[in-house]
Amino acid sequence: MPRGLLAGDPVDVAPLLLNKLLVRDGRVGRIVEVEAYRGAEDPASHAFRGRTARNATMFGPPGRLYVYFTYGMHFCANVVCWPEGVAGAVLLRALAPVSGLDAMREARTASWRGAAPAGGGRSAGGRAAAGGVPPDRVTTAPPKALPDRQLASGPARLCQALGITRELDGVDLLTGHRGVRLLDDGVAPPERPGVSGRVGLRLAGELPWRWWVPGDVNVSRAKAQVVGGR
DNA sequence: CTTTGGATCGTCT
DNA sequence: GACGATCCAAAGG
Repeated sequence: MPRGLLAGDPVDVAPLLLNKLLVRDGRVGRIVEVEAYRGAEDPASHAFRGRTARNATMFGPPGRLYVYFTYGMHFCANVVCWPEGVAGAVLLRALAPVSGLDAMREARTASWRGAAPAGGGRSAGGRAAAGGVPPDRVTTAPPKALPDRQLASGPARLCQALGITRELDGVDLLTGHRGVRLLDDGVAPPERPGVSGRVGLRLAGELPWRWWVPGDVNVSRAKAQVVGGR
């Protein structure tokens, strides 16, 4: 993974990251879905309105990991692009698990055991105990183990599976510090990746800046997959 | 199968 | 004070 490659426009870099490996300690996943965010030129980018404490990493050198926290409970991971001083990034949206599947599953299901029944709060859905549910209900494992295809098939899921939190914001993905690394094992990106608009955006969602590996079962939101052209 | 609503809190207005 | 680059389960067809 030459750093110079990552210094380019996120729209150019993003599809090139398909089929690269993301490594976190013993856990390895192959990148199968990405989105580009073009900083100051992109209304949907966290950096559109300039530098803040939260998005500072996006303004740093390329090849670093930008991690943000959202929806009060989820983390998402990006590869920083463009030269230092210019904000831009590629959001990693899905991985195909390669190794360390047990650790990924454990990380993804730990909240079932960890979730203590909240005192007064009631909840209709989710894993918190609803009123009247016995305590042992939340201390047991989920009814079924998560299928492999759901371990890292989403931007927040992959962070949970690999244990990526805001503590890892800013680490260099090319040197492997803190156990996080981007690796090229020789598998080329798809010649003809799937392309669509980005997911979950209020602004600029129609721009075709989402790419995935065609046919991969780990890609999120399969229904949104529409390959342009022929 | 699709749709809907709740969870939950850091960040910026 | 409002709102997410989301996920999950329950409800509805």
